[in-house]
Amino acid sequence: MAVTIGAVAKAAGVSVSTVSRALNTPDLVNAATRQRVVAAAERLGYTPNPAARSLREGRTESLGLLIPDITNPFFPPIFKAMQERAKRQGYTLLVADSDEREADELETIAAVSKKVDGLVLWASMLPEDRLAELAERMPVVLVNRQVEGVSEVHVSLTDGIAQAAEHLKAYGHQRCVFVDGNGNRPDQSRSKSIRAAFDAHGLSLIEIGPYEPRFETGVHAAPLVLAHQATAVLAHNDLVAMGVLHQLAALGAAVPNDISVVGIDDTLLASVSTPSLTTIRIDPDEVASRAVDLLIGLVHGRPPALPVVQVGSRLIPRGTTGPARRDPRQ
Amino acid sequence: MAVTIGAVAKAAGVSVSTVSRALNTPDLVNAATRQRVVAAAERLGYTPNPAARSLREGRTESLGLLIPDITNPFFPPIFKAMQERAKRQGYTLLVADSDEREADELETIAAVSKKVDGLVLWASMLPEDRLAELAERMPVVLVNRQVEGVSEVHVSLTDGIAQAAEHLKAYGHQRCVFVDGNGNRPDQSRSKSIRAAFDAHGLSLIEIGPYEPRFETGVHAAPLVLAHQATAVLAHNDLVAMGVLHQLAALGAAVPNDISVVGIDDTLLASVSTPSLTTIRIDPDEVASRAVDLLIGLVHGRPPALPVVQVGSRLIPRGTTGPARRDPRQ
DNA sequence: GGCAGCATTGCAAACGTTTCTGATGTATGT
DNA sequence: ACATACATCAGAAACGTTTGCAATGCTGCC
Repeated sequence: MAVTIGAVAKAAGVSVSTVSRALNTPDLVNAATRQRVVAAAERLGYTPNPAARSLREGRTESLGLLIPDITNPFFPPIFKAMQERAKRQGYTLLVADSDEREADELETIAAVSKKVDGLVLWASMLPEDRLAELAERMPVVLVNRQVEGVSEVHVSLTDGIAQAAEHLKAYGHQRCVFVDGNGNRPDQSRSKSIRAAFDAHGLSLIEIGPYEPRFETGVHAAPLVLAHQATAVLAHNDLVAMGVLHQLAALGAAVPNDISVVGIDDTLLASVSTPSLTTIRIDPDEVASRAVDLLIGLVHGRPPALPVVQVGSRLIPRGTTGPARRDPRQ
Repeated sequence: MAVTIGAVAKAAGVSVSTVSRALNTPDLVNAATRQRVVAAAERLGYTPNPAARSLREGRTESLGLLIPDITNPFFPPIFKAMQERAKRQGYTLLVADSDEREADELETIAAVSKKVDGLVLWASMLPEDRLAELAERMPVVLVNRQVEGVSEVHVSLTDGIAQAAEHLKAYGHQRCVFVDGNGNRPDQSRSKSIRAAFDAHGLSLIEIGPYEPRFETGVHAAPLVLAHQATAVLAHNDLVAMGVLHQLAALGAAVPNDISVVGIDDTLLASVSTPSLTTIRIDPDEVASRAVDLLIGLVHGRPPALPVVQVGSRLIPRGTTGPARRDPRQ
């Protein structure tokens, strides 16, 4: 059916091995025959069968990306950047959505792992020992998850949060609420960083939650913010912040005049909201590049220079933050 | 390195062919040996090498999905639903983002086509003849693109648009603006359906554009809406609608009191905006299921019952539509 | 009791590719 | 001129799997 290397060989009047060499290691064949082969391949529209190549080579030229939920607008830019980066290095990216469920994650890894040369696991929910075990069998890069002996890209919110605290402090805010949307996930670093940064700036911080990172969580949090007489809210992410904005409007609280709101992630939501959302940006291109490069390094047997790669963050001040109200209404 | 079928055969004391049969066609082997084989496979953690299987079988058990831009919030739910549907039937889904560029689309198809058994091409920008040619070489399902002789899933906005016209008419609107964000893409059906529906309801319709389907397009359109003395806007999609909302607020026009706004797609944006956006919903699960089932049918050599499968739409009335203002300010 | 038929299993080919091992011819150095 | 080296290519093996074919042993029927 499809045009194989044998057909090209026959068309060019050489053996299959010569065709293979002409295409893969051109220096090893005579210039004239190489041209004949290339011309024949071109004319017949030959493209190598990746299954056969994989079988022989033991490599698939594909990378896997496992994410908790592609519906979270944080991930599409990540996927896009990773795909771009992978393509540039000759790899195809295979994404899989684990739907935030540990069982699905295991199943998906099983289905995908043999089809790729390595895996990027984003915020994996698997237990440590399983991850360690997996990482011994194949190249694995973790993002936002720490396991001894496994390579990792760590996105640090420290800088962005410090800037947010500075920003709110400068605007005269004193009482802030943090809406924790981390649910029951293992990683508690977000909450800790925020506590540290706000303490450092002498801002009083009220933590509520943990809840799930959903729009409704923000809706739920809005009246609590007013009840706590706070003038600023830092939400777990942009989606939660949108819920806060929505319900503050329903409650008649003006943003940013009465309450300032800060999100995290700088997703599409933040730039299209009204008013546009002040948020903490994590550069998707950077984390994607780091993760892909690290993984490809592992695939090629190059151990990482550092066990964990850090990626920073920064505040993007927009329309939902402003001077604190001197006389909170209630 | 990895555990092969040969290792299982040795462990179970049988030949490789028996192992293969015990796992794939259990009826053909003795119950006792089958159990030995299954036990051995389980114990060694055997999973078949998909490359070898593909090579032998000529099938990859994967499907490809090509979309213009995963960053468009319309697509993540589509992807998720397709992945789910494909998984249930034993297929892996390989997504690729063509970045709205025809050149990238070609390149991506070339990179992906040999790794999958069939392709879903969403709103392809390729010329007709290339698509027809591709569809002859492998199973192809088009979405929102029509080419003679190629299977297609067509999402029809007709119902949703009719409901929107009805909705606006009932609220007393008379002059409406449609913001065309179709750019230079071939498919003009959206614009035509809208013209037809609004004419049918006796609503005067002012079309502006075509522009690109971006937030900024909505920002650009907002003052035009006011200048045209319209009381309602139908935007090309939710993203454009968000731009309209944003800029109307900046211009001091209240939504929905002064102007009503309707989006299309019912993406996450619509449900989290303030006020929440009235929009036309296309059920992602339905179109995803239809496309995947159709494609798998083609892969298995089953020709489609109908050349084109229709998927409907409906209006989701929310907070951005209301009674028309009797005395437009300007 | 012999033979047909069936259940069960092993052997070997095949899928398309890469690469190792030689073979052939030509150029080079002495 | 002869041996050596090198450039160039063909042949064949190997990757892991499925499956057609053949071999074996057993059952059951006449």
